[in-house]
Amino acid sequence: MVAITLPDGSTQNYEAPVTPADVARQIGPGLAKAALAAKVNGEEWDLNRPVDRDAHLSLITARDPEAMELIRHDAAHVMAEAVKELYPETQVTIGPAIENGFYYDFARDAPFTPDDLEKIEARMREIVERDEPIQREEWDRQEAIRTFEAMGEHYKARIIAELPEDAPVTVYRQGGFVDLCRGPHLPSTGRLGKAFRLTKLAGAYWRGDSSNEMLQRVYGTAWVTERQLEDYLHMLEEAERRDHRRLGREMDLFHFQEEAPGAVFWHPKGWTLFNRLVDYMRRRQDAAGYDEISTPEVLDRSLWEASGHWETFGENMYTATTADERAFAIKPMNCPGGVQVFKQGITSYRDLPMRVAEFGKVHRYEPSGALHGLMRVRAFTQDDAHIYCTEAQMESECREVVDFILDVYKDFGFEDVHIKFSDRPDKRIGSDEIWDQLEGALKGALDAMGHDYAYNPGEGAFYGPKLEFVLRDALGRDWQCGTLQVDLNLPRRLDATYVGEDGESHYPVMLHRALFGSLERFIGILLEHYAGNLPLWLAPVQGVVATITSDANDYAETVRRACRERGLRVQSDLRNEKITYKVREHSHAKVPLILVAGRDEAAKGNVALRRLGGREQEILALNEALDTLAREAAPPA
RNA sequence: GCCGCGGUAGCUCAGGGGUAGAGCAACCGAUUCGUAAUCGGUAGGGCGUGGGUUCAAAUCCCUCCCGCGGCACCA
Repeated sequence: MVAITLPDGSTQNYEAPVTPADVARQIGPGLAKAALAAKVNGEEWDLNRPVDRDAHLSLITARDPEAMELIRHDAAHVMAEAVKELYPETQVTIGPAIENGFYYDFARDAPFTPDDLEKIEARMREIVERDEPIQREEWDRQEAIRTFEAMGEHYKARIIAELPEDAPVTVYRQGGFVDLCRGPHLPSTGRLGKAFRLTKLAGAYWRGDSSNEMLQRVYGTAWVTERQLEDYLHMLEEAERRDHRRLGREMDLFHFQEEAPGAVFWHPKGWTLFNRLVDYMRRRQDAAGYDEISTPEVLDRSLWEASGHWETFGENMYTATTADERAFAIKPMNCPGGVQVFKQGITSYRDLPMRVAEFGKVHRYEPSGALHGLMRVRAFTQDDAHIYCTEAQMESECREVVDFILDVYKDFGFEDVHIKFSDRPDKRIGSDEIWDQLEGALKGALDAMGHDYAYNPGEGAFYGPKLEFVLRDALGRDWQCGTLQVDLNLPRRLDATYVGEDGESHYPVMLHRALFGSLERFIGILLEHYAGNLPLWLAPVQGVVATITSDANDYAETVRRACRERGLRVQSDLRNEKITYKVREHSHAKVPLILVAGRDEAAKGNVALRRLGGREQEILALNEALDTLAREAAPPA
């Protein structure tokens, strides 16, 4: 007998062994039909897997959050089964559930084509139709390896061979398909339902290592209900509309062209936006006790050798040789140049912390496949700063920077920001002792502040550990924006010192930090975040004065000039077009304000104010409108 | 960098061996019309690049460039 305790606290005795499916049937036919899997003592459990001892048991149905992952995982298996049926020579490798869906990596000689994708999806639907039972089996390890080898599934055999010794080898069988899998799974393929779709083909390296062979990855999306699938597909369409590359063109902000891959041509409106952000950051940094400098973009090779960049970062650097046969590099980072300013004269401990900002444009030769609109470019401007401080000051300076970043992000409506902590990479400079110290300080500051963060082993900068502040684009892709790195290595490499209280010279701790990170990337994120509807203070064109008839032209010009005098970026549209046409056009251009000037307004000294996205108009006296708008257009303090 | 897909007018896209197409935008007229498209007309293309196959290439094959989606990279 086993005693099964249900979530409501009631306990029932059963003849052992009993399966969750038995329990569900006993509770009621509705539940038996709805159950997808179970939880036994907190562990996810197949519906037909026997329970042989007393346990707490709960059933998972489509309404539970766990259902989504089960469905996606099953979708991956059904896809693998479909592929094996259609292309028996293809080997299966791994196929997990992921955010919004699933994928499966296959090994085969020829890549899949988009046609194959359709065939596979059609076969998947047949397999769902067949409603094959999905059965869990535990196999002997050596036996499992032999069996998969015999099946020609060499990748699976390798995966089993590398499983921990004590791990049970479980396989799942559905129809003629057998797959190594931890489970759990739905009781049969029919339970997957219809709410799935294969979405894209991609290459992916075996074990995520580019020195390994490339597998063929098929991505799909899967949901519990068809309604959810439709919503998701609809969301993707919406995301396409807020793609910053599209908005950049539509709003006439910037462009790229072949001659400068990964480098932005900023148009007047885009550059206006760019500069509003710089203005904002300058103001904030000034208030936070920063000075600002500017350093050369092209510096002699010897400096990069001294800093360690030439060796550690050289593959990403643009270099230039001049007629005098000197070798230069275009700066990929601002730090070595910045340190030269620090080194001028003698710095006392009394001068620390010294916070020095630079809006530095850097060039990095990024792999061609990494380029992505404004998000990943080869030439970009950082809102960089270096804080030189003592070891005693380092933790509090770190905390200030973290606070600063999060506070800045709030001004743009980013409330919950993902933070990642990255420690020493393989390719690095400096001793392990120094790294211990730096990692401890950075982590300590973060822990003391109580922020959640993800741990990113081995992803730090070559000179120090780092915090990454991550924002998401319209499609949910993560981009590192702000960053904070602590560094004791560059001051040594570049011989930057200060005179301490003891009269001796010491190396300062150097904090590298950027809040926006890259202005380019941040603008890309902002455009997608706001779907192009920038807040008034950032909009390149804040308003357009649109006339209804040419009788109002003079008045419209008066309004425009008055706006400009109040610092508002306002243009006029005197074209001989209908007001509906002008409203439509400027609305598409995402202009936040349309000030309509017709005969009435001209006669009474009013403006009819129409806000982007609004249906209503507001009639205001010109002066009143100017006061209101000037106030609304003020940047965050 | 790797795998797949793509590049035709300013934009969005048809055409896929036999004389380059549409809508929007642009330009020129007319229209003075109160809140998301007024009407008519005109002009605009080395079909990404270089090579090859062919009587004939936007179309088929190869090279390279750029872009898109992933992977790897990511300071």
